[in-house]
Amino acid sequence: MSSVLRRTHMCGELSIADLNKDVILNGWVAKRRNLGGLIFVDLRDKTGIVQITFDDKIPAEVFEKADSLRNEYVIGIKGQVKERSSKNENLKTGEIEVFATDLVIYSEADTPPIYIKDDDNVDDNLRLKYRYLDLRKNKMQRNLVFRHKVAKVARDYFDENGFTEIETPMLIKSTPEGARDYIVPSRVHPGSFYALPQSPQLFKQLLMVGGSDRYMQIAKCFRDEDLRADRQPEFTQIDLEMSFADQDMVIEVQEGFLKRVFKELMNVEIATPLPRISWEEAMERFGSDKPDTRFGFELKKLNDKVKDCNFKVFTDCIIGGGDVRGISIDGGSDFFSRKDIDKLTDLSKAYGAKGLVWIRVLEGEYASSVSKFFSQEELADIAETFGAKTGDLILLCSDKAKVTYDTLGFLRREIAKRMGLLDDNQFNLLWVVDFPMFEEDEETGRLKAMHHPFTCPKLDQLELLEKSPLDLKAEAYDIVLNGVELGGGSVRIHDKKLQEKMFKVIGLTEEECDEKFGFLIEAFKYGAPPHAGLAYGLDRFVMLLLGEQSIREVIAFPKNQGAQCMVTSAPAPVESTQLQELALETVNHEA
RNA sequence: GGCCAAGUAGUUCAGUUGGUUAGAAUGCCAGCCUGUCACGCUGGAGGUCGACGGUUCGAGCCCGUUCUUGGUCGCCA
Repeated sequence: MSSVLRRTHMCGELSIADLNKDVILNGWVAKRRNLGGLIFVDLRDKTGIVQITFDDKIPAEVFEKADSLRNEYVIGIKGQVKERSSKNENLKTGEIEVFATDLVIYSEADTPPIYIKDDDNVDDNLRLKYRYLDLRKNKMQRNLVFRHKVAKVARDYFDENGFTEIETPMLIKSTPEGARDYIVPSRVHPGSFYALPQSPQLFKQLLMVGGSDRYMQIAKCFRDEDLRADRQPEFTQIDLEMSFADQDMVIEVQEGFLKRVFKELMNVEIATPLPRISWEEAMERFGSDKPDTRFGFELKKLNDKVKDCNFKVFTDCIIGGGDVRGISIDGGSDFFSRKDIDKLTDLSKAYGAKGLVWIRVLEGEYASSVSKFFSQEELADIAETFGAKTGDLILLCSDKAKVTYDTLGFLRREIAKRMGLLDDNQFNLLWVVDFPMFEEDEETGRLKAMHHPFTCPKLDQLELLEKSPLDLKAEAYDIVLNGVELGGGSVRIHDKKLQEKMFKVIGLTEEECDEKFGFLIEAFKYGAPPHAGLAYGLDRFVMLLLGEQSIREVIAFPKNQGAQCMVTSAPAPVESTQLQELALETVNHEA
């Protein structure tokens, strides 16, 4: 075993300023180019790649060793930095190369099963299985370093603003409200279980009662739900809570944070205060509570225009309490063929739409899938609502309000994507405020809190709480970036009586209340400050800043869609003795 | 749980109407090569066509079942 060479520089950081320096580098062989009497090696570490040159002026045994190098061998070299006669424009270190005088091979390596280069195109699962190779890519190292920097800015900024990072427990009580919990059996109390936290929500509120005043935590959270490109079973929040704060105070502090992240890490100036729009306006204009405002195609409601038309689908829908809404796509008529529109209609069905009506605005006339039912004048009237001009395409959807929002909200995103209107370098941040307090559970028909039941309702509307709860708005707010929910928060209830009433409205009995959240109610008896907070999805935030399509690109060891760790093969069966200690039945998988 | 897509060499993919020994690129191995950087040239190895069953004289291709993966809807207070 050779001893380790003490490194003087990182590969990617060498430059023309280091000319003629004697250097020692350690890293992986990214590529070797053997020209016979001359060998080039691209040496890689987390900072990048630099070219090492072996020529015939070095001892024969060193050259022979260089001749034996293969990709991913781990080596150390001594050498001298020289200027290149012809630069490599594609390489940050392309102006220089290092002429090696000595070489140590720390480890040989088999041919890797995946390519280790940024622009590879390997199957996701294979990347995850060999994640330790995947992570060697400069892109992955950059992503992890960038993520670290976002976390660091968060810690620095909130520290400077009086926040204290406090850890909250990972083994907590299960609350069946909300997402499904990961369950952990207790050995000491057979038959009883902990849950892993979906968020530190209740503990951070208790910290406020406990006088911590301003709390932050970069917190791991767990939800046992199905995965998506932007959803992992374990993920990280930047979690925050402030005492003696209202919505405006939270927003003000957060805008300072966002400004700083964008300035320091993206070199982008964010104009504050950020726009705020109400939940209702977001739904009505964009069909989404997390609108992407980088492009237009805003929704319009057409009930008044079409309530007396001859198209029974529309009139029946309106009579039945539904809505007719649409969007107009600038230049969409030329861009989308009849077949494209059929395809979009098909995709819309996932959102509950039974069909789409299209109107093409042509030179001096209107073509439409429903031209049988509408006169040219009526179509012109609809087109005017959208301010549509020649070449535009209008898509209409009639259904329950929610279906029209979901469908058209999806269509405007999808169409913008297909037309190439999504600019990754544009960052449209906005606050969505005035969320409804409750929504109806589709299955049970019961009321449930849209945010969570600790959210404070608008106090000037409190009479709606029992009279007409669905009309009651909450002191809840989401921060949205380019159509993605970056974070959300609310002013919390700090009044025992109001909290009890809230639990009652969502259908918890007094006993359930006491059993599940009694500790919170009790805490509020002993002097709770008004408090409010917010949590960011750190993974999503980093993903968006880096322009990545999946949060897996910014997590070192993510799970695959089946929630498995491909490196370690978790989850896996455990020894029956382990189960016996927990007084759990042995599960026989052979059966 | 539903819908959509994919599964062929280490990797990324092609494979016509079902027809001889399943191809390409890249990677890998060997030889040659002193200015390459996607090095080049010559040669070579490398395949359970995801699995099972069916139709057929004959299946990578058609049919059925199933498994795996990705995206998405439901779900995610």
